Amino acid sequence: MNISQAAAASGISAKMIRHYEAIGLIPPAGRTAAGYRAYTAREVRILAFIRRARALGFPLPEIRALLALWSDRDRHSADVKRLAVQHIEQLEAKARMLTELASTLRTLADACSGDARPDCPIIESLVSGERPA
Amino acid sequence: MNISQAAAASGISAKMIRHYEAIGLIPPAGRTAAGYRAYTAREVRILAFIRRARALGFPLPEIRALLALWSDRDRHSADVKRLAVQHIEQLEAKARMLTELASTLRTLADACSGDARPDCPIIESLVSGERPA
DNA sequence: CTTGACCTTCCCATGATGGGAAGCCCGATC
DNA sequence: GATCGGGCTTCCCATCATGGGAAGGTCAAG
Repeated sequence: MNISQAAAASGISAKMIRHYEAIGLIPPAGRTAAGYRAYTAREVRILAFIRRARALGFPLPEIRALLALWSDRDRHSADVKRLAVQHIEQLEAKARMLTELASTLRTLADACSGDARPDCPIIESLVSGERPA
Repeated sequence: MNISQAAAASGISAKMIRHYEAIGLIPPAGRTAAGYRAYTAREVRILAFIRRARALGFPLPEIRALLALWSDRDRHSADVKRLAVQHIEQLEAKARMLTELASTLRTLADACSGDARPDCPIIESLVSGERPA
């Protein structure tokens, strides 16, 4: 299977497949006589695994660990769970931060008349650092 | 005022002040005879404005627009509000996405025994793409 | 045997930030 | 007035994950 077929089958772009190989996330693919990368169904499964982990928001370093756990027959599910829970906490922390920002800004926007006049609590807050009352 | 003093006064690192100048977010600072950048209180106020906008999660392109609106005496508060509301929606959309990811992953993690056995719904879901029942 | 689609590697860009090197400058101390 | 520590300058590189594009080799169909 050529790289573009592996890309279509796995949902990872050819560009990224090469990149993952370059950074050692996946082992180097076999090559045809002409130097084309050749992929097996097994390798496509690995790529799809990576795609699903990315879709769950795992960064590549953590995916590296997940791949290692996947291929480790003697893994402890506790190790996988710990990784996942840690990641969940990071996702939730980021979400909370964004929600807080949005709510702060929403308060400012609600106080802004949004008409043709120049006076605007949003700008004023950025200028002074104070929240309007 | 030297760049490090402007940095301390504005809360923006000297590194970033130079960067903002390089990308044209702020006009080039004046220079002393020796070539050192010199900052006035006015420029520090601009930098603090940028810092506060960043703290609210505005990306630099939007901050560019906010700076233009700030210095525009004939601005319409509606323009500021539109920018802010658009940004709020982006923040909320991102937050929703992260929350969803966390909740999906939480379901998987809850189903994982987290002990010494290798069986793990998290890994299985990444392998098959199916959520365990 | 040409043509078009594919493959290869290599470089560059994103967005915001930081690290670090090489070299110049300023002020204070001896 | 020489020296030294710290601050300033520019320039390059790194992050994280991804994509764009160029230059050149290869394959398959007409």
